[in-house]
Amino acid sequence: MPPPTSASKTIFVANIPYDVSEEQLANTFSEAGPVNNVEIKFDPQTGRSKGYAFVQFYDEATALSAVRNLQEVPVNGRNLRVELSTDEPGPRRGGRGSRGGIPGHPGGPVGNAPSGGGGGGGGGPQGGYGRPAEDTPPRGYDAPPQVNRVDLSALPDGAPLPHGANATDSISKTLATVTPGQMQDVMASMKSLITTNPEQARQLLTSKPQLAYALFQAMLLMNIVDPSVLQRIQPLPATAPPPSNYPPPAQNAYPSYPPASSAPSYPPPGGAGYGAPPQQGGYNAPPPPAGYGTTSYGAATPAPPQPPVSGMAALPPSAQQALATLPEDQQQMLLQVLQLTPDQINALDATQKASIMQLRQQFLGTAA
DNA sequence: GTTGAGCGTT
Repeated sequence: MPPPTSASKTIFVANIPYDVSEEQLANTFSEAGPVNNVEIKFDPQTGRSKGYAFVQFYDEATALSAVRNLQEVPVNGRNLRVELSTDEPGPRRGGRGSRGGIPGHPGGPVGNAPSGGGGGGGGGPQGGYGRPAEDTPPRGYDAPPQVNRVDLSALPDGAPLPHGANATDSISKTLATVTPGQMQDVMASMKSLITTNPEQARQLLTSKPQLAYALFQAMLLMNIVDPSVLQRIQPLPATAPPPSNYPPPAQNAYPSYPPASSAPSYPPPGGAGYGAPPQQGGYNAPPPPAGYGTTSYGAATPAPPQPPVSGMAALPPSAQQALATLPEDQQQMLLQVLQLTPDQINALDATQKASIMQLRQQFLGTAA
């Protein structure tokens, strides 16, 4: 590796017409050499281009060359003004020993996606040419990608279910046999895969919906996500019916909350979307079950000694059996949930209600 | 019209 030069690989481009896209700029400037990243700056209020941009190359020489050669090139009728960039955007990227005091945070890709504001004529500038800044230009096909590749083909599609069992049920039970430590490991691996290789992570999750389901449920258990998140993924039918008798690799065997729609689903249609703020406060909601908070999760602190479970006997034998296979802290939690009175349940918001109903359905065989 | 943000710290 050559010593990192802290000189600017980035040029400042001004006088850009409002309707020019980052792709167009990248295309223009690739005449000087491979372009690493282009960021047109937008006014977050209006969504309109501010008329200037930063174009990053892979090396300083190319940047200089661009400044020399692409000065005043006309783009959509205006002449660009091109200079080496002076100021850098804070603790963003590789300024080794240069200004910004703070060492780089693990910040993700530079997201610039001002939502589709002004309809500048013909193909708005939005869309993001940007990709995570890398240090080396793209090579030919023989260059191995610098991401974690995982062999997905090694994974089984799924195991057959016992007769009479349904998928969600089995997933929950399987999950219950996983120790908190294991669960944390899996979460960490998944997070790593997602950050280093999002595309493959997506493939994995869509091809193994049972995994997606299990991970989500695990996140609920670990209090990593709030149940209200479900609302934002897909509204859950009021009486979540545990679907399907088969493991889910096939499309129609999806468990209930991974969206079963065939179209890629994105955030729910706007409009009323913001009208339903997550009811985190839950004034009359019971406190979250202890033992699975992120702070204590998997740590050396075992669940604080709690009074012996008294309500166990109130459950049907089948439920007792199922509970008996669980670690103690989970038993406590489930018991709390299963023993909520109808009044208490009614006090919850719709999503929480739905989750609890589902748990009850699984363990008690009845939602009410 | 001309130099870059901000849901957050292993």
